[in-house]
Amino acid sequence: MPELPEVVTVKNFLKTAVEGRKIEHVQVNYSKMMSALLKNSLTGQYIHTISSKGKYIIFHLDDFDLISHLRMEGKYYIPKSKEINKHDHVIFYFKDFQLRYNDTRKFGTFELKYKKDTYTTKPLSLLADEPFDIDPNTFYQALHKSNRKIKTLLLDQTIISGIGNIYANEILFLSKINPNRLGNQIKKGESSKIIKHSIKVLNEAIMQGGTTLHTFTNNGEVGYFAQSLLVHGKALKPCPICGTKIIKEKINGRMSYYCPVCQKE
DNA sequence: AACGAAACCTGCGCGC
DNA sequence: TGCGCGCAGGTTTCGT
Repeated sequence: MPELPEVVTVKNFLKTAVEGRKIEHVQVNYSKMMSALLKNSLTGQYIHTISSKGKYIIFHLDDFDLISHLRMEGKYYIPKSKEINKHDHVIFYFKDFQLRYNDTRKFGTFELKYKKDTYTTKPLSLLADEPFDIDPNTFYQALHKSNRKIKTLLLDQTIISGIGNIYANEILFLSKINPNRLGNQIKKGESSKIIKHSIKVLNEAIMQGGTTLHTFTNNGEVGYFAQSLLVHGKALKPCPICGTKIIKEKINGRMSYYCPVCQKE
């Protein structure tokens, strides 16, 4: 599922739903999802605030921080009935309602940290800044010293965080940069363009509640950014700028979509 | 250092 | 109707 806009959408929902609430207890239906030790540590903890960085959601508790990553299909929702749905793997019980974690592919992860370790140990210690607050020079230097493809670099969360496959395709299109170009071929001005368009695309997607392509929902609701996508998933369709057929090509195992004319090599 | 492939899982759409 | 294949918003690990 989610990239930064979807994660922010989920975070905003969680803030209104469970901030200030006390976790009475937690039920785990799929043991690989959350260890018994982790589950037991959550009992009685208050959720003070919820934040996010990149694609991670962080529940700030009394004694710990709970780090949640939704990977491809993780979602949170407040059930309207007691009926357990397929793939409800973790249930957080509050005084008068439940919060469910549902994940079709079971890829999502939970990690519990003592507060002093949250940002100094993996995974968050390795995470680069988001496009909103990344230092442009640091970003340019990271690209400049690499001979990996720019598409691959945008997906590397230790270089810039929050961008996934959909938005990487959109950002490169708006920046008029071919996904196969190497990091060390990217000019300073182009690197600035990437940051500028990243901020623009991510903000617009956040305003529309994220992108729902297959199964992403937030508390059961879809996002509407899919209608704004320019190239992602548009193989053989005309480029919205020049009309050339959009190319679909696998780069480092991920499907890339781009216009061969607007995004020259 | 960097790439491809596989692994972790399930479900959907497609061609036959 | 069923089967096999490829594909999906992510990340880690392993072999080359």
